[in-house]
Amino acid sequence: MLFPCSRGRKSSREKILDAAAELVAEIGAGRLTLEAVAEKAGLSKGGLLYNFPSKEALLQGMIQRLIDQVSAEKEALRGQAPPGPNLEARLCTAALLKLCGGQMKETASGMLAATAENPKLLDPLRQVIRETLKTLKETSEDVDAALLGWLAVEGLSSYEMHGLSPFSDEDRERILQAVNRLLSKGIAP
Amino acid sequence: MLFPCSRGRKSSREKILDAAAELVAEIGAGRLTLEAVAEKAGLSKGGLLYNFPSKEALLQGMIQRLIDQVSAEKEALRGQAPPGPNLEARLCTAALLKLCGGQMKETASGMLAATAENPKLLDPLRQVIRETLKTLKETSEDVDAALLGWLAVEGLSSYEMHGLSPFSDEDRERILQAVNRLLSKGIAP
DNA sequence: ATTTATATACCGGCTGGACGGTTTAGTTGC
DNA sequence: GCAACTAAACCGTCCAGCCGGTATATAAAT
Repeated sequence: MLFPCSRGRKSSREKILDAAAELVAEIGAGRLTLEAVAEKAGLSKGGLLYNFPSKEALLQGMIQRLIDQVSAEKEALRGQAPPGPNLEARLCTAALLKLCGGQMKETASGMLAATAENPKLLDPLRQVIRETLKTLKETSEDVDAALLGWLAVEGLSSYEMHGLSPFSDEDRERILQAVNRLLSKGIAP
Repeated sequence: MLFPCSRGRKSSREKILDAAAELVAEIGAGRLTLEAVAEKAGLSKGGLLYNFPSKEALLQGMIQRLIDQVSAEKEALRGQAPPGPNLEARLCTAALLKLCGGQMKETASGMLAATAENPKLLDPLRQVIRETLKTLKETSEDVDAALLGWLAVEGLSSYEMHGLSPFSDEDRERILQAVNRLLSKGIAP
């Protein structure tokens, strides 16, 4: 994953990916055009195509960054996670929820853009999800709770991503704590 | 919600909505064109525009059908649901899971198509979701469990919808039972 | 030291094709 | 005779990808 430019401040690639993500949230995944992305990123269409040789490449870049962000967040949390059962599930949910905080729509907009353009672009994500399921099944003390917690956070993410979330900050806080309780102690009375 | 044609077998409207849903799953939400839908539905473009006077109208129809299907499923289950706590949550999850069974991708493809084209088209869905949350909060014996169960099923639906689900039929069965246990008894040891 | 060459990073105009939507004129079946 | 179409042409718009240029920097050759 090395790419040409990387010296000084924010690279053009980063600026482009940011711009694309914001645009998806603003105008809809299917309306994403190279020209609009270029303008928002502050360069020309030619410059954009220099960094990403095709629209597909741009979408792939968006997906890959999403994967990398979640993975990095998970590893960052691994060091400081409190001991207890269902560690992997707690890391997964905490990482996702952290990215949910206020910017999930942008973070996940690559998914929407890729779904709109060409569902095959989601293949790398498919792989990651399959591995996550495998890990959860193998390492969780309470697999049912781990699956439920994971899926609940995915459900929340999905709502945020589509701009469908009816939840207030209090609601989100409550859900976060319920998931933690589910994973560390079960949830019964 | 009455529309011109409705006599005999499957109406053109239904055929069109089916065709559109399948196309979204096949080629991506953003690639949906009127011509392709018309061809798949077995009529001409003119005929399609006779039934849905614009592409927006078609997408609205897809969203509305999704809402109606879930709602109908819920009411159908209400009569035969076993007594116990968190009734509304159990109805929601059961209805969604029933639609998940093998055809969620088609059922929910309207969401993807609308997201791609114009996020505002999801407004009716937003309304339904807000009401669902309100009902769950007001009527659930264990609100935390109700929210978690609901979100978990939404997470599962989201994976199915995007074709990202890593779950086997056994997995789904296990999740279904875990959700039921969560809603009727809590989940702790 | 000066010229030449090569690579990076980007500009911006152009084109060919596709798509949404309209219109018109005709057809089928109840 | 009207509803529910078919068939086909047509228009305006949009957009991805291409291509010829430009500016800067570093390196190599002379």
